[in-house]
Amino acid sequence: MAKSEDPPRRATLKEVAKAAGVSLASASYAINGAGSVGEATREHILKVAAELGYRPNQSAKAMKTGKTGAIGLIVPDLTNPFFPGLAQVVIQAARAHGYSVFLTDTEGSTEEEERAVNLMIDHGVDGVIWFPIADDGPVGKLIEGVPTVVLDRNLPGYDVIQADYADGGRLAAEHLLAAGHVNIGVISGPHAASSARQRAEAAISTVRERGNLVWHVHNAYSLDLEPEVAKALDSRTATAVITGADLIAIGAMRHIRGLGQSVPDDVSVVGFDDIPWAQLHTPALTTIDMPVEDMAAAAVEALIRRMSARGEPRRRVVFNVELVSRDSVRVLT
Amino acid sequence: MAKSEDPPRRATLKEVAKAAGVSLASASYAINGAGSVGEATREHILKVAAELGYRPNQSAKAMKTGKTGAIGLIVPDLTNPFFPGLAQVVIQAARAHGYSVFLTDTEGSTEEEERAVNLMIDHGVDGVIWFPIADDGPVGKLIEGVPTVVLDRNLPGYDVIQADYADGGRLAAEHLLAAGHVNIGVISGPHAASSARQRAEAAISTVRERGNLVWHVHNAYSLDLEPEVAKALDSRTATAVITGADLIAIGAMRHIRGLGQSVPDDVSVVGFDDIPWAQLHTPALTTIDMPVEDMAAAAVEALIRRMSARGEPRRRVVFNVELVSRDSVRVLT
DNA sequence: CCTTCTCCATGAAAGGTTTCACGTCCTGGC
DNA sequence: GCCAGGACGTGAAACCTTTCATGGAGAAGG
Repeated sequence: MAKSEDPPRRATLKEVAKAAGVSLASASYAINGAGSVGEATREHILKVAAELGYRPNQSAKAMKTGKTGAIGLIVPDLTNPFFPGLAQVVIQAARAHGYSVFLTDTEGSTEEEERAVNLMIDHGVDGVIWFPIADDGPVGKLIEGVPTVVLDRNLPGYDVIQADYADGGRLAAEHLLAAGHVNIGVISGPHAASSARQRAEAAISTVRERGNLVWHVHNAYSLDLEPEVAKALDSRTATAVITGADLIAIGAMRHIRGLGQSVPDDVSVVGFDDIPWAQLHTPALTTIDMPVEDMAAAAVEALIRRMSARGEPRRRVVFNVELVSRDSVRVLT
Repeated sequence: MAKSEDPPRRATLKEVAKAAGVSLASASYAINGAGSVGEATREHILKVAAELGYRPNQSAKAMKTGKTGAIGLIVPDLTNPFFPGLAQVVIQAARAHGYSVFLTDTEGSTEEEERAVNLMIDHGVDGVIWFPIADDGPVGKLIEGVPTVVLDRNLPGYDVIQADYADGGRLAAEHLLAAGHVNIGVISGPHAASSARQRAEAAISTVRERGNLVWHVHNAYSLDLEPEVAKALDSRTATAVITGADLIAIGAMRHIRGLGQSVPDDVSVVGFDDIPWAQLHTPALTTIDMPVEDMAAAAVEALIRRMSARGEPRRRVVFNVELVSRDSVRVLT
């Protein structure tokens, strides 16, 4: 620290009141703009407070009011490029409403998720925005009592913000079919996530209608492919692959290239999410764009609403997705 | 919310004490493992507390002790892929020590930075880890009074965690020179950041010794290139480019490709930071690796130390960097 | 001139915890 | 059998704020 004088004590409201020659109550009212204080007095108090560099002690305030002015944001994995953009918007939107955000990263484990939630509740957040790892996290019950909005999963009882995953899956499949692909493989996200299942199911049923589903495997939301996924790719039976996430798509493209094949010449790939990497990748990835920023902002809005009106019926907001066509899909002639 | 019964009130310590038939003081001691409580009583109290689902009210605790158990992490821009990894490690390390972290993203503006810091101080963080945008942020004085460790910049008076930027710049330049490049351009990061200057200066002086510095321009830490940078690249006078960050390098490679040139055949590029994208990019980017995770962990360690021993002399830790050679540099024969 | 408001201002309680200072009881030493 | 001292427990203050209930003074109306 710059100075070693240990306690650069902050002025307390009592001190402000004394310095201003008014009562504690008046000082409080003046500073919070509540209660009834004469115009002149208020200004005087404010001036004195400013001089003393008064900063309200949030802990004390929180204790009285029960509101901490903090919200929690729980995401699975910050290094998944899907999340930073989300977090950024949440943080900004929250700040615009005067809230700070506790961010926590659960690193893909349900126990971490539970610990994270507990820590947050203990620290006294006013509300939580939660992007769950799986549908059945033990956390469902834990969050009881704290206003919560859930992203991505349609957890019963919570306010929910989602994208139209089924439509995304369908779009991806149709795009491939329209390009003349017949033998299509699907690498979907983890079984445990309903959003991943929805993407996959819609894609699969669309493929089945007019094409041929050659395989369907699962992979974590990661660049690294699991053995069964690698094996599926190794079989070279599909001319096109639908993936449950851009990260998986990129991992798959790497693997395909490792096989000596080319994307999109030999195999076409479509992703999901439209993370920033998607367009930077070579070839640029055709993918399903979700309006993450809008969703994040909506989550904050929903949380703010919920925090002030706890009784309201839950809401579920579903955002539209759209296919963005780039270079990873080959049109068969 | 799952239930609409408004207040699922949490048990208070007083209630625990009463239910256990002991005094408030004993209950407090038992739960905090301090003071003197008989083994039997302690266990009994703990049991009762568990039954009642007692969770200490952190606001009250914070008010008494002055410690909130929260730390703040201030980074410039979460969407810059350099930061999520850093944040993740900080969050984890902090949690391992029982701290929650307020994360805030200053979006590159110094005013935001100031607001963010104020909000954090008001919320009562016990300490702050700060990755400043510029050397002259107005924040230098603001943080006074809150234990703070600064990342990346050597701000006087603070505990500092850095990487050996000068060495990185030198390494990059030497790598290029060793590969036979002579006409070398430098795109460094923003003027305002001393770390960017150090990288550039070392690179430039090394280039000057044994090669030819054809131009030197600046760019924000972003994929988007500023006009003067584009102009420099357009001049096609350099066979190799040293950049102040991987993000800039990727932006530059895009631009170079747009010129109809190839990386590395026509122009070699070296980055700085070794962000996750670097190895995914085609061509994979040769860059300077900083041990971000270690630095993040060190920052938390340093902060913890500082929070418990405010008087200690400041420390500055400098991490070594190393060049990781990939495919974006051509060896001239 | 007196009553009745309204407007300002204040004292004091409350909120949940930690911790100091003190008291009681039992143990062990002589 | 007494006393010193340790172990265990307790009451109460303090932390800083919000907010309720109350009081006084001045203005307006009769």
